[in-house]
Amino acid sequence: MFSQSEENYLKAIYHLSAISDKGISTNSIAEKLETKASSVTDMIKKLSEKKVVVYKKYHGVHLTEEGSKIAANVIRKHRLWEVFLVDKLNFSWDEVHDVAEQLEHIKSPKLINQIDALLGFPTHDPHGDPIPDKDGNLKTIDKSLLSTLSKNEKGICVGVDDSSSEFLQFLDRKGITLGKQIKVLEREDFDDSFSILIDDKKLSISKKIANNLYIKKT
Amino acid sequence: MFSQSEENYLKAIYHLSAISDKGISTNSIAEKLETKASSVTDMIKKLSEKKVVVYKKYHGVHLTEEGSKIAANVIRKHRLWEVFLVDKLNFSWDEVHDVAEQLEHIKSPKLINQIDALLGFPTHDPHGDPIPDKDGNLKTIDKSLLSTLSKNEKGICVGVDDSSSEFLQFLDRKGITLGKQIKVLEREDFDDSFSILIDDKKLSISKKIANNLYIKKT
DNA sequence: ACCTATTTTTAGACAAGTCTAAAAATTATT
DNA sequence: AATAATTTTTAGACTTGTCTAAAAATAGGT
Repeated sequence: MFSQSEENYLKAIYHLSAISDKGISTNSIAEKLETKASSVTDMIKKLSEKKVVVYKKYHGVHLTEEGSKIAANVIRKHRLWEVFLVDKLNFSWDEVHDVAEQLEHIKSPKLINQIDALLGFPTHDPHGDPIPDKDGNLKTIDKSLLSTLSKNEKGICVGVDDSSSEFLQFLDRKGITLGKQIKVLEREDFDDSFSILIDDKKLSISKKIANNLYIKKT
Repeated sequence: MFSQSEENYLKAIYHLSAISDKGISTNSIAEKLETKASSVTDMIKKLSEKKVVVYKKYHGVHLTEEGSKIAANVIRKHRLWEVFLVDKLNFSWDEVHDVAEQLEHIKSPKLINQIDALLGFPTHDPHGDPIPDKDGNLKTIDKSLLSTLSKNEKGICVGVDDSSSEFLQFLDRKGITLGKQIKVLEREDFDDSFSILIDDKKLSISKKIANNLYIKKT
């Protein structure tokens, strides 16, 4: 059995692994969890003894098969709860994260499977992130950051990289939601901003926004 | 903000207060929470500093107004989650307790209010216990233990005192569920057992069962 | 290859919550 | 009212998870 703290570390390492795929550094974990590097070292030792991470001093960690499964399962729960909150309890996509952070640690296989069924076995959470299946597998879809699109390319908005409530509320105000069609009208080289077409309206998008919005090209 | 542990102590004191109404003893709390008296003393000191209990050494504790509200709110959450599990997720009444023990500590007023609404503002949980309202008030209904009924009295089964899964499953096997009509056919004086009529069938009920089943007389 | 800057680990401390064993207070018994 | 039994509290220790400050290892620049 793993404590909430241990689960949070596994989850952090799992997320970091998706980007870098080599040894995950102590500092990067500390930053992600807003804690101190020394605390990370301590926890890593414990997780290593429990065989859920492989640890070589000064060279970072990576998850074992088992660690990866546990992390994926926590993420599965987090994302299913997010869908539940939005679909069944009228939460908006910018309100769900903190509550899901709590709910993801509830231990009851039946509970999460029933939630899954109640929701109709969703494949993605309200931010467009894929939901791992019971075995921890997740199918990634082919998506690109808006910032990587060229002039005249178009696609459908399928996800966000940053899911802070500030960013999500910003998108709401601009009328940008998942599923919307977006076309790049112009890329401005001097500030990397974009001019896009959404709902037949022209919109100016800063570099920062373009770096946090995922598009599935069509 | 109160920790899970603090909430559990407040809940225990709240439940014990319903029976005894004078100072709640250290030992009774320890027994309810399956912990040691020394741990209880420590926690009581902390809760006392936080002004949620009144504590006089060697003379037990009682909840303050605020402590009582916090406890009632935890119980409210526990019971609403139980209803949710049974009504929406196909849990049976003997499966909900342990999961609700976890869910009751989730901190999100919006979450629990939306759950409340989704369930249609239920007044009782699956075991017949009343659900406190948002202000911590709970209306008790007039119910009697089956063991207090006399021959030929009848009523409706409205609750259980012991909600262990063993007892609940036993009731299931006997076909005794909330809402059923029960009539006392006979009281056997030598072993305090009962002969009752339920669903037009005669059933023999031991003293122990009769002491754990609540009936609303009709 | 050496020196410096950065990262990581160690060592020691602390808070929360728990425990055991012993001391103190209360309650019950005669 | 004195003594015995029970309850409660204290004292000290342990675990988990965290921190700060210092030491050790690694990585980078010339």
